[in-house]
Amino acid sequence: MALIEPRTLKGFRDFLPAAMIPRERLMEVARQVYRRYGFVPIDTPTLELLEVLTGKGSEETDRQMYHFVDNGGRAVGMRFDLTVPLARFAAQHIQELGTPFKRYHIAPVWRGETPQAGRFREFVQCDFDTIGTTGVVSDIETALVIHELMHEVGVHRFQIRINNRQVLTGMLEQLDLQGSSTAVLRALDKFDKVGAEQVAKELATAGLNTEQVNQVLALSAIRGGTDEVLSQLDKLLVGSEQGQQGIDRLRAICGAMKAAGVKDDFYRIDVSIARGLDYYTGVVFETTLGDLPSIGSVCSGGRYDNLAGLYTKQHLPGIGASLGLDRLLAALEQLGLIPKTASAADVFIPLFDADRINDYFALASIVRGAGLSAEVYPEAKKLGQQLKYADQRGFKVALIAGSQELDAGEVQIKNLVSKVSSQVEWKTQPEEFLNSLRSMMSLEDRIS
RNA sequence: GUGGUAGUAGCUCAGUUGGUUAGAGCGUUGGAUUGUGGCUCCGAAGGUCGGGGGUUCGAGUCCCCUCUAUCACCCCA
Repeated sequence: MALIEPRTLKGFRDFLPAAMIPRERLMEVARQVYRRYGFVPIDTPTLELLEVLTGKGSEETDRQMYHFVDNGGRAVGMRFDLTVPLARFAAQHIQELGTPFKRYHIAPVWRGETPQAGRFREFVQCDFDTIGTTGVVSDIETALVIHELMHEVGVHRFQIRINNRQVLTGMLEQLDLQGSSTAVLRALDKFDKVGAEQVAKELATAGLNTEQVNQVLALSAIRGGTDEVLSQLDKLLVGSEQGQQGIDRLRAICGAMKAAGVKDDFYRIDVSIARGLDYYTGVVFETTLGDLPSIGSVCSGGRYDNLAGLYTKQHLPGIGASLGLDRLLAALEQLGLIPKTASAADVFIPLFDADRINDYFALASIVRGAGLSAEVYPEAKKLGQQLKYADQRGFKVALIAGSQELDAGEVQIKNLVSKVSSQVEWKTQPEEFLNSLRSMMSLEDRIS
C-alpha cells in the first residue's frame, strides 16, 4: 500500500516541544498581565455562522476568510480575528455581564493569505478589550498593558506607535476629502516606505488637488517628541472639532504614560498609522520591535465606537488590542531569544535498578509533592545513556539511586550542569532531602 | 491573487561543460564502557535528488508544469 506523505497545509504548522514550551510560556505571561489589570477570560466557538463574521472588518478580511457549507447546509466561517466574535458575544450576553466589561481571549484565528515570515494561515492572538466605556482611562490602560506585555515577554527594545483616527478624519473633513479617505490613509501609511514624492503622485491620481496634497504631506511630515508633534497637530487642525478632540485624547494618553513611568523610547505619536480594519474610530496602536521592525506589528489595536452595532441596538463602544503570539514568537526566534528547553520537568530520576521501581516512584512523589516536577526514565538502560537523555532535555538535577543507596534509604542528588553531587537520606528525612534538592537545583547553571 | 529567488539524508550543505553504485559534517542509533552524561574511536540506519512531465544514448544538473518555503506588491498579528 502506498504511504501517504505526511505534511501540513500551507501556512499551517506543527509545534515541537522546543517550540511549544516558549509558546505556552508566552501565553502564560499574557494571561498574568491581563489579570493584573482586571481582565477576565472568555472563549467563543471556532466556527460562527458566516453572516456573523462577514462585512465586519473590510472587503479584504472577507476575501481571506475560510468558509464552507456544513453538513446541514449552513454557511459557516472560521473566525478571522477575536474582535468580531467578541462583538457577537457582547451583543448576546452584555445584559448578564454589565458594563464596563474587560475580557481577554487567547485563541487561534485563521486567514487564507499568502504566508511569509511571521505570517501564517493559522495563528494565535492574545486579545484584551474593554467595552462599554468611552473613557480615556481605558485608552491609557490599553497602552500600559501593551507596554507591560512587551517587557514581561522579555523584549526591551520596542516602540508603541500611537495615533488617533479622529485626527485623520479631522484633517479629511478640513480638506473636504471624506470621500477619498481610504486612498488618503493608504498613501499616508506608505509614507515611510516610498517617500513623499511617490505619496504625492498617488494622492494626485486619487483626485486630490495640489493644496490638498500639500496638506496631507504636511501632516505625514510631522516628526519629533510627543509635545512637539501635538503642537504641530494643533496648528494644522485649527478649527476642526474632530481633530482637536483627537489631539486632546492623544495628549491625555501620553501624559498618563509619562506619569505612569513609561520611558519616552517606548512610545511615540505617529500620524501615519491608520490601521486597515474599518471598525476603528479613535485611538489606534501598533507595536514594532526595535531589533526586527520588518516583521511588522506584534501588538496592535484601537478604539471602536460601536462594535456590536450590527447585532444589537445597544451602543457598545470599546477599545482593545491584540498580541500576535505567533508573530512575536517568530521574531524572538529570529533574534535568538528562545531558550532551548525540551523538558518540562526539573528533576530526572534514572531507572537504575529495574527491581526497585516502587522506590523510584516513592521518591518521585515526594519531589512532586513539594511542587517540583520529576520524570522517571521508563527503561533500565545503562546509566550513562539515561544521563545523556537527561542532559539533552535540559534537566537541572538527577536523583541517582541504585540498590545500595536504596537499601540505605539514601539517594545521590546530582546537578547535571555543574556535576556536583551529594548523598542524602530521603526515606527518614524527606524534609531535609527536599532542602538539599532545592539548594542543588539553585546552583549556578554554568559550566566553568 | 500577481511577480522574483530557492528546494539534494532529520538539520546545514557539497556535487565539475549533463556521464556509471549521490557525498560530508552535525544529529539519530549500536558498540568500545554490567554504577555516572557533554570528549574520543569503531560500526549501522537514514535519499522516489520536493512531485509530475519533457529533451537526451544518458538528467541531481537543461526545459515546462505543479507543490512548498522565502521576498516584494496587497493586507495584517
